[in-house]
Amino acid sequence: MSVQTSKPKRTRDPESKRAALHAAALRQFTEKGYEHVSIASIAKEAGIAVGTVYRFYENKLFLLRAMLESIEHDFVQQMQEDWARGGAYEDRLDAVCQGLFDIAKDRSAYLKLFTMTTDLVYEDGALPGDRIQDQIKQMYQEGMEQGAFRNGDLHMMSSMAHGLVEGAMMRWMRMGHKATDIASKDLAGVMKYGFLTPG
Amino acid sequence: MSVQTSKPKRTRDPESKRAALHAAALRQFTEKGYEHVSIASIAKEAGIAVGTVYRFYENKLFLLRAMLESIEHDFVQQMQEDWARGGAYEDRLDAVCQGLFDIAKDRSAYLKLFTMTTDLVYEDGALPGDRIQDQIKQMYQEGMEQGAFRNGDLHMMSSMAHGLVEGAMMRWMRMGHKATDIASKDLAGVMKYGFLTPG
Amino acid sequence: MSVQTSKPKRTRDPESKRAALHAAALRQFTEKGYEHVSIASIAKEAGIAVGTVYRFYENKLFLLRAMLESIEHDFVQQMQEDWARGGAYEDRLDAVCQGLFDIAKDRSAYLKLFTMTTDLVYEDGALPGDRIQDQIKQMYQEGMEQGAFRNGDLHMMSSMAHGLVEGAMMRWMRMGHKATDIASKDLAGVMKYGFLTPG
Amino acid sequence: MSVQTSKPKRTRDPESKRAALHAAALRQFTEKGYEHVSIASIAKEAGIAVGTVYRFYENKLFLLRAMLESIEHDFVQQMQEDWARGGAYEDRLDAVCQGLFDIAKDRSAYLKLFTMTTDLVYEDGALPGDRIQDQIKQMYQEGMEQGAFRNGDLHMMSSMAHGLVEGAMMRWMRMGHKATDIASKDLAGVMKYGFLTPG
DNA sequence: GATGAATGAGCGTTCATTCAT
DNA sequence: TATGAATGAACGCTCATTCAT
Repeated sequence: MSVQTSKPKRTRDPESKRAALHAAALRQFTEKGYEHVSIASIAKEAGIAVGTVYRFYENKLFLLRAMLESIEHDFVQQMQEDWARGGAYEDRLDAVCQGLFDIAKDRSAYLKLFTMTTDLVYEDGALPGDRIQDQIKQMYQEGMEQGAFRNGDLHMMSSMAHGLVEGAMMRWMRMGHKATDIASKDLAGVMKYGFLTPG
Repeated sequence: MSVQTSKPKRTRDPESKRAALHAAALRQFTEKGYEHVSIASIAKEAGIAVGTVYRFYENKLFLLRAMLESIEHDFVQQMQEDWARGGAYEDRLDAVCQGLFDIAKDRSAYLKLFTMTTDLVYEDGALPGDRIQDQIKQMYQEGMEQGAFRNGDLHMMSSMAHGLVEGAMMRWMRMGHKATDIASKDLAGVMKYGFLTPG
Repeated sequence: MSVQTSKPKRTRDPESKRAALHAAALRQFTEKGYEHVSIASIAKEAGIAVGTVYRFYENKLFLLRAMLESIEHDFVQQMQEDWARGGAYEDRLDAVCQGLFDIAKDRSAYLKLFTMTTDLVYEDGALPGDRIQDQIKQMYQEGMEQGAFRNGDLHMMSSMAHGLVEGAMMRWMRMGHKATDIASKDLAGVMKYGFLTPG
Repeated sequence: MSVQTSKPKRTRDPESKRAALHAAALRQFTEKGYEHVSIASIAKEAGIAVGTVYRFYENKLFLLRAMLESIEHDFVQQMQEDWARGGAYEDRLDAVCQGLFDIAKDRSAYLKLFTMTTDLVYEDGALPGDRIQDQIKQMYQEGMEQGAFRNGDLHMMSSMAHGLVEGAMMRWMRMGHKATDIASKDLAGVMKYGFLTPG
């Protein structure tokens, strides 16, 4: 007697489901913290069933990892690209800092999650941040070999450089993601004075 | 309406209990992470009853807070003392960095816990690290007013300085708490180049 | 970050589970009192897992409420039906008293629970028994307007009538649920003398 | 150097301590319900130590019992006195009802507790209210033997009479303990119609 | 006698994971 | 493939009771 229309089923294809899953998990992880978010609650917000989450990720930790690796990968890739363009090391630092904040802006929620997460997470035992620091280390090594970067223990120098980046990003986040350009310049400035050899 | 019974009755002095509690909590928190440690397990290792934990701390979070505040307080106090001795800013930076690593060495397990904990914890809404950064901010401001520190947004500069310290300490911990003096010098070196005005 | 495992997997239809849950809860609540019954113990007797209880009821109190509301609802409905049949008020009282004891007999375990429970329970702040008393109040009001019931403060009269019913039922329960007809007649007798206008 | 005065120690003699204990227990039991009040909380309000509570009462249940027995005893004693004065049964009912509400008014907090408590409590297995009902039973029996009270099963009649009293008192309490005289008259009125033989 | 720190069984509730449908 | 009901171990926390002081 009435016309039956199929209920609109959102998120039919797997990739849209995965996207919804990521969006929901990201929102809840950053708001409440990983441990205080349940799979059921994520699934509900994503509009999928609990069991379906386990089609995408082996368990809750793998879901977190996927998100952290995603942002960390973007940071590393961006640094590589910016660094690879070559030019004066001073300019490279400008470019790299700029690139980092571009990613930060694009993916600020992921960045938030990233800074909230310090427990051991990756399968190889690496901690979040290690990939970024490794990239910094490679660049520092190259720069040091060229005489452009100050000498010192490579690990310590790159760890401090990494800390400097984190400090700048923490501040930028607390400012409400405003003035990305200025933050980038500030970071690059201290980087140059602190790590480049004068002249 | 149910009748309950109890059994033995250890009695040591409260401070030795509190110390045992801290030691057990510290060990387990740093090893497994706050969320994965149960009060029962801490109490067991400390040789006290579960209920006794709650005589010392209102709840599990307060126990964590006490430990974090303790180390953070020590860092801040040490910085104040070293800074207050006066002298050239360059020398002050040396002293402060040295002092920080002295605390780090004395209390390396607490430091580990400190770096593992990023969730919001204090009652006033402050995050772990905020008190340290505030102290850095005060010192930076003074130095900037005296023309000894580079100009820039006070918040951003102190946040980056804070990051630099954290980076150095993370590296030092990964090195197995070795070469405290060298680490301190490395940190002070980058600090001077990065934040002090030349001349 | 902990991995959990589960074991067997019973599967019966939800309604048989709910019935088993009610039966177990009813038995234990009446035997030991609400506060002295644990969810674990109910679940065990009902042959379901602890967590499954929480699929049916939000928490322990909601489980109790469901049982109390169920019996209270039956009492009220029965009274409404019997009263609505009309006829002489004397006959209506007979019918209502008879109906109440019919319910009491059918659901004597629930009645027991009902009489054991006096703390505030319903979401709207009502106490168990309030719905029954409200129904009595409505009937009394109608009867008083028709000149069939003695005048007096409506609230007080219906509260006393309610007490009378409770008194009769308490006695009937203590007698072992025997002689339902006689108990009903006794109650109706006192009701008539006490509340109906003579002639 | 300073003058030492002994801290004012309140509640020195045992009876004032017991009184403070009763007052605190009464207040908390009626406000939160027996099960939701802790001995520690009562002791604190009473200004005594937890252990001291156990000097007065063997356990928490005995404390509750003492309070219930106290009010129940007063009710029973008052009824006996009023009934023993003799006179017409109609007048005796007036006197008894009046006496009951006098007690209720004097000890309304205890009455509240009394009506909140239905679990089995006394050592002999009696329930709260049983002593009152027994007294009613005795009076009813005497009245029935004298032909003044309606015939019927003694237990049932006295249980209903008891219920009537409870109903009236519940209403009176909900009214805020106002109009004690009127409540008493209302109760006596229904009592007479319902239980006395006419003429 | 009075104290209150200490005890630990016991509670209500959560939630990662599984698997029958 | 997707679902979500079911599981039960595990948790943080409470509190009646005891007993050394």
